[in-house]
Order: sequence, then structure tokens, then C-alpha cells
Amino acid sequence: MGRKIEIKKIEETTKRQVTFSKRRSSLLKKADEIAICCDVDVLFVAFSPSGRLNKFCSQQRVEDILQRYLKVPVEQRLTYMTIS
Amino acid sequence: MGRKIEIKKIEETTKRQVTFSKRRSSLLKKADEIAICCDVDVLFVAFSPSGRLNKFCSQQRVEDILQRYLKVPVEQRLTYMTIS
DNA sequence: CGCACTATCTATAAAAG
DNA sequence: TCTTTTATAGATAGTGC
Repeated sequence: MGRKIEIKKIEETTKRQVTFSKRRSSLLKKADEIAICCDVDVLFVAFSPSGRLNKFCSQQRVEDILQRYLKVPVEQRLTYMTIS
Repeated sequence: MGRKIEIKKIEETTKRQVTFSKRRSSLLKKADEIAICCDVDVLFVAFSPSGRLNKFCSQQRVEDILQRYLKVPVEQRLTYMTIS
């Protein structure tokens, strides 16, 4: 990917947020693809430093998975949710 | 990546499992990287069709996250766990 | 910020061993 | 099958608006 970078915390806030946004999109796409191609359910969740749920992605049986595995009140904590 | 494929369920079992294994590794690596570079906690979970947790990945405060967000008895359900 | 570009680096489908 | 290789598609850091 682009110019090679060392895998360590990006200290510059703006750059860190940009990188997070870009990589999150790619991760969600990949999570989506593996879920479809490999017929598995996938949860991908990123927690911000403050502890809030930032993102969630899955393919199928989403509600079921949420009820079975997650304690958090979804509506309240999810910034947004993408279901492929 | 490699020869282009259509994003739909891979019907051939062997090929599907091979693809799952490869893509899971890549996803975990990416999840690891975004966690470190962007200073976020990440959960990545793939559920097999039978519902068992197949994989989990995170960076930090793992136990805390598990206790706060997951209902499942970790020891019991995780096939294996990778913590970066 | 948010999107667009693109040179580079990474992931990976197939093939080969 | 499992690993390794290889050709190619995809991801992305830096940059410019």
C-alpha cells in the first residue's frame, strides 16, 4: 500500500484519523468479502480510545449475533452500522 | 489480488476453506495494523456456519473489552486467540 | 476535512512442486 | 492437501484541491 510505513502509532492526529478512515473502509470491504465468499458470519468492531464502538460489520444473522454475543445496547453505542 | 473472482459464495468446499484461511490471515494482519497505527481497539470475529467463534483479534485492553462487550464465555468458545 | 490521483506496496487466485 | 511461487488485482501513503 502506497509508501511503506512502519507499523506503530501515528502520533499526528490528523494523519492518524485519515489512516483510520481509509483502512477501516478496506477492512470492512474485506470482512464483507470473506463473509460472502467463505459463507461465514463476521464481526468487525473498532473501539475508539474513549471506548465507544465505532463500527460494526457483518453479513447475515446480524440481529441474532448481536443478541447472542454482544452485551452493549447497540442503538446507543454504535456510531453507525454497515450490513453487507 | 491474484486472478479476479466474483464475490459470491465459493461452492467448492476445499477452495472455500483455503480462501477462508488465506483471507483470515490477511484480515487479522490488517486488524492488527489499524489497531496499532490508529491507536484503537479492534475486535475481529469470524463465526463458522455452526455458530462457533472461530477467531478473535485485538490489540489492547483485551480482557476489558471481552468483559464489557462479549456475552460468550471466552475460554469455551474461542478456537484460538491472537493478541498483537 | 473530504475526495481524487497515483506510484508503490500488499494480498491473493491459480498454478506448480 | 500443504507449501511455494507467480502473475495480477487491490490497498494505501503521500500529495494536491
